[in-house]
Amino acid sequence: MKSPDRRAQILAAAARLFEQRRFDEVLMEDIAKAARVAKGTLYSHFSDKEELYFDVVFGAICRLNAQLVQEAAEATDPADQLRGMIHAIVAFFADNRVFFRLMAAEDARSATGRSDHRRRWTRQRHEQTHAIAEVLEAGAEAGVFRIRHANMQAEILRGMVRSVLMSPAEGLGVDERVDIILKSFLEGVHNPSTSP
Amino acid sequence: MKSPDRRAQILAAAARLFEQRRFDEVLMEDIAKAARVAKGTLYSHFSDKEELYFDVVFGAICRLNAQLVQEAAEATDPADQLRGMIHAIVAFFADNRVFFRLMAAEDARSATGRSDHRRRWTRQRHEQTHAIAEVLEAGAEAGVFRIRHANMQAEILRGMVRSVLMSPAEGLGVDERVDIILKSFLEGVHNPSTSP
Amino acid sequence: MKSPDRRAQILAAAARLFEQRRFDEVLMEDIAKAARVAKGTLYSHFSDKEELYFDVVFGAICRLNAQLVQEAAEATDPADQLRGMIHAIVAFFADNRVFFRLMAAEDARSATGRSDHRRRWTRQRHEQTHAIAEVLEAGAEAGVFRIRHANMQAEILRGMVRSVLMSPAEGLGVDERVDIILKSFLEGVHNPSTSP
Amino acid sequence: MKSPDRRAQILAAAARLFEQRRFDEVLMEDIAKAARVAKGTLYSHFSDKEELYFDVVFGAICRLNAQLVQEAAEATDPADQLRGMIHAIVAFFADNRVFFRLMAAEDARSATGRSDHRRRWTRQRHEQTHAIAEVLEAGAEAGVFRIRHANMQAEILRGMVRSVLMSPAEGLGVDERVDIILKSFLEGVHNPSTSP
DNA sequence: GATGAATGAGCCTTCATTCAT
DNA sequence: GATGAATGAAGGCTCATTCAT
Repeated sequence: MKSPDRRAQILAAAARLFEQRRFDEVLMEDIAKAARVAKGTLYSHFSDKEELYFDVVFGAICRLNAQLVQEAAEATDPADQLRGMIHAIVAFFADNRVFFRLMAAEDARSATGRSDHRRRWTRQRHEQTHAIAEVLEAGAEAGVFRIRHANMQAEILRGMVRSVLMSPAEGLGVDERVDIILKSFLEGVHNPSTSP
Repeated sequence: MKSPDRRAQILAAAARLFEQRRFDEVLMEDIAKAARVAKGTLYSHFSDKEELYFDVVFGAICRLNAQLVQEAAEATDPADQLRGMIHAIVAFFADNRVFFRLMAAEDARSATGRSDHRRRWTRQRHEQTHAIAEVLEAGAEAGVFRIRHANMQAEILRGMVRSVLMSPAEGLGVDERVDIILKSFLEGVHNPSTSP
Repeated sequence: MKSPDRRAQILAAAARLFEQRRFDEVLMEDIAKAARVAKGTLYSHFSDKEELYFDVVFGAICRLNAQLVQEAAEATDPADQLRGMIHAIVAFFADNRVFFRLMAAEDARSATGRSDHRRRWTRQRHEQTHAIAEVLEAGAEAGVFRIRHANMQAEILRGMVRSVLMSPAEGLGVDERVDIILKSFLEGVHNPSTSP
Repeated sequence: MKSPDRRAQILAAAARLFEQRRFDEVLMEDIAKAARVAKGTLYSHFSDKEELYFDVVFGAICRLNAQLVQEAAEATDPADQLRGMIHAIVAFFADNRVFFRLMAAEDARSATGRSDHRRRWTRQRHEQTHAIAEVLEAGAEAGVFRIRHANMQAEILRGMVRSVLMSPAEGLGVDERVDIILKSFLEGVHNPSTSP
């Protein structure tokens, strides 16, 4: 019932629109038109505009978080874990460019939320930061990283990733971007045993 | 005409509200009430809601950019210049917390703009990145920094600053935050001549 | 789309109101209520209040012009053509009293127009005058009328018709009114070959 | 006090604007600007916009009516009286073109009025028609005119005058216009004793 | 008296949401 | 289930009017 394809089709169309325009600039009619369904159909899949919006955002962050956790699990060396996670984020947005601006904007608002949706989003966001922070702490215990404020440094890493993704494509591929981020970040947290 | 005080009063009230809620969630009536003026008064200072919104954002970024340029000029040593600029940003948002989320959100949308306002904002933003990039390049020529993608690395620094500012205040003061940012950033770009 | 019945229903209600009150005294809400539709429905048939207003007027003048042309075609004798046209106008307003004051008011403004609507109206009005003027000129060529300023005399006839229609009904029927107008007009333009 | 010059200045400016645009399209600010006074000043001469509007119209019709009565008194021959009155109207609008459209529009609405202003206007209008009708009746009793519906025929004459005035100036002067009107009207009401 | 910034009631218009088909 | 015309609450904006200077 209510074919999940239809639902995905709507979410995709909505994502495209919400990326370009402000929440209030995107009309339900625009979404319906873009998804090639009738306006009423939107309401048999989403209870209201807000929910549709947050379902777009949640769908994205959930998928991203899942990949992040998976990456972290697929390596044991902290630096490799980190590279895996950064790669997951960069690759995710390379494949899902539409979500990037959308999530960045929501990120800016996070913790402003009084609505349940906003709170739920904030939780997801913290989960992501937490996943990164854990890797950092593990690396610190292993003596590979110098970490003082794990959460803040996880946030810093997220910020760096966002910045690199936001930078106008200078013809850089995914791997190059990952390298830049990792190098920038690591040479700060890496224990430079070589320096006396 | 129409007392610039009144204008400032409105901008301040609007900033407070736009920080907390989405554009469409902030009513002109709310702003009027918060600024303790009549709704009509808003329209003798700003042509419409959009302009009021962007004037809030522009006011903030212009003041910040001015301080940034000033900081850069007040030092000669690249590292000191950098510290000065980071300090300017951190201090600015410490004093003007209301603008932080607002500008971060607009940042996320930057370059999405078809409206003149949005384009104007994007220009201001580039100006800021450029100011940082110049310092980085100067430092690179002086042999103090290793810079490969000046603009991107300037963006990375901006991203780091935002991340640190966004992190829930763990009781950290301005100077401590500046130190964290600078250290994180510098140990990546600093030329570790000590490593053989 | 959007049932033309609905549209007609709205136009009728609007005509009734615009006849009685000034443009700014008629609220969209009044029209909606009178047409027994929701306010929003008005906007799916007319782009705004102005257009609704002019569509009322245009609808009327177009129908009237059509009848006028038809009348002119249904007779060959100039005097009969004239009687037919006068009858068409008088009968039209007898059947559509609501449009009378409305069109008279718009008539007064005609040529003041800077708006497209106003210009379009003026064109329609000229068309009507022209149709009458042609009959007058044909009659002149046939030696039945003495015409010196065809357009102005056509306007005069229109003015007379309006005056008679405007005069408070003294219990006069359509035909009586037509006779009064025709007699008043004809004995002035008719070639009194009897007078030496 | 409140210099009557100032008042006249305002009325003149308002007349100019109300002639061109709809009541709701003319702003108090426009009038103030055109009259070169402050908005507030308007309110020390007129209690509100409506009153200002009707004072413009009343001023015009009163002056016109006065001239009409005077003309009627200055002749004894019915045809001369009629010529005098027509001349008065045509000359009045030649000198006060601004009032023409204004009064024509108000004419169209006359009797629609529920407001005191509108009723007062209607009374003035009837006075004018009555003045003409009296001349017609006197002429009828003198055997010069054939009058059956004095009031309606007075209205017809007014309508003819309006039509001629409304016709685009074909380079016709006041006297020529008066002649056209009089000839058109008279040859209809004049008793053609010459026709056997 | 004159001024024009400030006021706020009021109206046009939009658009999320509903529901008969 | 899908549709899209209809709905009407909500909100941006205007502008007549006021009143402190």
